[in-house]
Amino acid sequence: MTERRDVDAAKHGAGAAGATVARVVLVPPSGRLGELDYRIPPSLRGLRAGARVVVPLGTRRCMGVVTAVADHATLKDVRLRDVIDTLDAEPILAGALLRLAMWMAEYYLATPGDALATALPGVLRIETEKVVECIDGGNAGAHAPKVDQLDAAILETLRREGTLSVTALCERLEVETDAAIRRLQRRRWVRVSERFVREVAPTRYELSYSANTGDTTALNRRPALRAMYEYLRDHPQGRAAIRELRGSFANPAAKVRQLRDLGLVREHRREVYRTVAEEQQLTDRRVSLNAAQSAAVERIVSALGDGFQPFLLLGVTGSGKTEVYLRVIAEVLERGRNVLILVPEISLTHQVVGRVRARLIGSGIDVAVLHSGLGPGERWDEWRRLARGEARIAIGARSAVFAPLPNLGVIIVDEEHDGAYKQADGLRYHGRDVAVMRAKLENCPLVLGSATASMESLHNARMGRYALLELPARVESRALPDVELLDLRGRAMQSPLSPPLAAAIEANFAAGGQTLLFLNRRGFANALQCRACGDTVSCPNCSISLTWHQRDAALRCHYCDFARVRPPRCEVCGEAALDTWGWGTERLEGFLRETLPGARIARMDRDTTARKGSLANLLHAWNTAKLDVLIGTQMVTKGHDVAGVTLVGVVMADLVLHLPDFRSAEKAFQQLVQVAGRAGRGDRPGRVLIQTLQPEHHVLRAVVTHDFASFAENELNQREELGYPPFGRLVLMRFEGGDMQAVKAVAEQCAERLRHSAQSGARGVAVLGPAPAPLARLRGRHRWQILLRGKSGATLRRLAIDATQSRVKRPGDLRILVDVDPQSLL
DNA sequence: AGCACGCCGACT
DNA sequence: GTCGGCGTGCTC
Repeated sequence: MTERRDVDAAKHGAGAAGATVARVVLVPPSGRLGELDYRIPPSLRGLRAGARVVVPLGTRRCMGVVTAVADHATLKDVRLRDVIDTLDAEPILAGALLRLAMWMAEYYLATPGDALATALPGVLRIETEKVVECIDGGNAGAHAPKVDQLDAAILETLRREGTLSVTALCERLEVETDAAIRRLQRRRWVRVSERFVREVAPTRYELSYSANTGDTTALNRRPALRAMYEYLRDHPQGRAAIRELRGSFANPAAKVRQLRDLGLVREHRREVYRTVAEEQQLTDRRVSLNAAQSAAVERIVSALGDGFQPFLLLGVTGSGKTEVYLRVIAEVLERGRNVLILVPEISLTHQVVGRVRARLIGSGIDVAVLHSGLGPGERWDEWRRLARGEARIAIGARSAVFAPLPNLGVIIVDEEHDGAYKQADGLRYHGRDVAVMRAKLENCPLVLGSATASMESLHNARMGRYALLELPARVESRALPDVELLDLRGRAMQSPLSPPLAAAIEANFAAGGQTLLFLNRRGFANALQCRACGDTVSCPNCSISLTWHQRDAALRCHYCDFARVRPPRCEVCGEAALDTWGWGTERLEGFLRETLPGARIARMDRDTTARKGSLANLLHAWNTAKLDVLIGTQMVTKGHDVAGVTLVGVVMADLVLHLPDFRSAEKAFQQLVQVAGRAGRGDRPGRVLIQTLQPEHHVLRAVVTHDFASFAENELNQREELGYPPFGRLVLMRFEGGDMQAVKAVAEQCAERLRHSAQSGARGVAVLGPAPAPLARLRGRHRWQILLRGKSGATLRRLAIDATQSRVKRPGDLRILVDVDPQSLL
């Protein structure tokens, strides 16, 4: 803990009247500084928790957020500096959001500043830059005996250009000017100060003007002004927008300003929003509910207004979960409360937004969309529409969990199992878990929906912490697709498609159906697998597949530091048939174009959807049946609802079965069920063919029988045996730096310390590693990691804090990052 | 993270 | 003496 001045003696409350002390979190944080206290000057009385402020820190000015205010009367003998200014008349973060950010900081082992920076939209952050100007009217140094050449150039530039930022100056002169500026500052020839850049949110206004009656004699000798005045006076609407004036007058802004100064016109400012691109208009498909849907809606609705209550909505693909959401949403809105909906990724927001908007046509209730694909202006506008209550539904990806909606009635997390909810850099929060905490703080129900629930949520439901709601059948009694496994063992694979799959594709094309082909190509994570018996070489300690490292010709475990040489032949069946597989989507696309001439084929993966709009185009073509075959990676598995898909092919199921990760089976099951669920959503039934070398794998068996329950049973048993989530908790510590030996050494010291404290004070904690990270070198940096596993999350966090704060000497570029509840260990 | 401060060698 | 380089420690 940072040492504090004697301020804790004062009671910090959220709304102490006449408070004179503010507790402020710097955003972004400055080093490991936590919350600092400042005096509230009389001019800023009324400052409340949740408002942004500018505060002095040393010689700098920083932005911060007030987290609490207190009464000065209870303080004695403290010398606090004054808050310089406030940036928000009204707190920008409501109470629950502020508390949510504080919880995040504690839970994810981050600073409050980082948590607040994560929760606030980027545009609200303010950056400062250093600016230089000449003192003494630009004559400074003009008569000094000797002036360095660079100094002279700087003075010359400043004289010519006036005040300049240091970066601009460096660019202009194409040199590093830092030292020179310090020299000039010391001689009192230049002044260095700070100014804010990227001023608060780029709010856009539409300006319009109306005429006042008044004395117009001042216009007698100014015909242009008079013309404009009369134009406004006689205007049918009584006022004209600046845009309109631009059409009729030259330089209208200046003229209108002069008229305003004469008191002859009045300016009207109306804030305008940048509208988020309108979705293609979906028509509302309001359908009657089946019994299971009705029951689910009823249960959720009966919990509305009754405090925190989490539901796990477990519904097979095509079972109408969205319709359940829509009914619940309608009821919540009816009761005057607001709705937050999270989806795993941006491409899915459009679909949900479309459904919700279609349902709300005519109600006058507005939807706001929040995701990282928006520009800063759009994002800010959506934020404000929510904060002001102008939009009552927020829909978005992960970061939308911080949507500033007041008065929340329900939070819905769709596809709650999806790994995309976990932020992969910075503050590694899990959108679903933060949503659960938000619901708790907002005291409202929460619906987690999925066809293939995460083991965590399922476990919570089994323990009675979540209420379980099931939708076991598809809507309109549609059948789940017929799933078959195609055994690749013993087959010579000169083609990526076995004869049955190739034939099925051809037949489906001939019959006018659409075919979806899923191929998850992840080169670096390939397991070494026997082509004869399907066995993969796995780690003796961790019961996961070992990864083949071509470069150092070794098989390695990514959990512990186990390594071995590659066996010459399969250790199960003895065949010399150990192999990795090398078919990717691109190669498959080329192959299909040759073998299926005339078919309209497209590929959807990160390469083909990099350009903005290309994903939307691709999906539109797919939706409107302008494509016969779509080949893709994970991307194609996610909930796009296309009626014409009658065949789904999984080219190599084994690729998702053997990621070196304890969640690989769960992820594989989720992906395969999701992609299979794309088939047969329309009138015609769907068929799914899965190619594999392991047709008896329990994951694949469960996919064939659409049996989530038996998959989950199996998976939970294994997790329990190994102490992995949801039966244990994980914290991953990663060490990164340029010098491999130093990174390794620090990781080892850290592990030593962790083992020591685990033995003395925290029994039941396993310290696994250190081991090189699966991506042992990334962007020129070496990476090692330690995995902590234990029963209690709080204990693991305590150990991790202790280990990171130990004063182990470490080189400057070495960074330690901590991932609480890692979603992936890769 | 910045930024001051202070100690020390190099240059005038 | 003055300048500037870098290590250390503080910021409410």
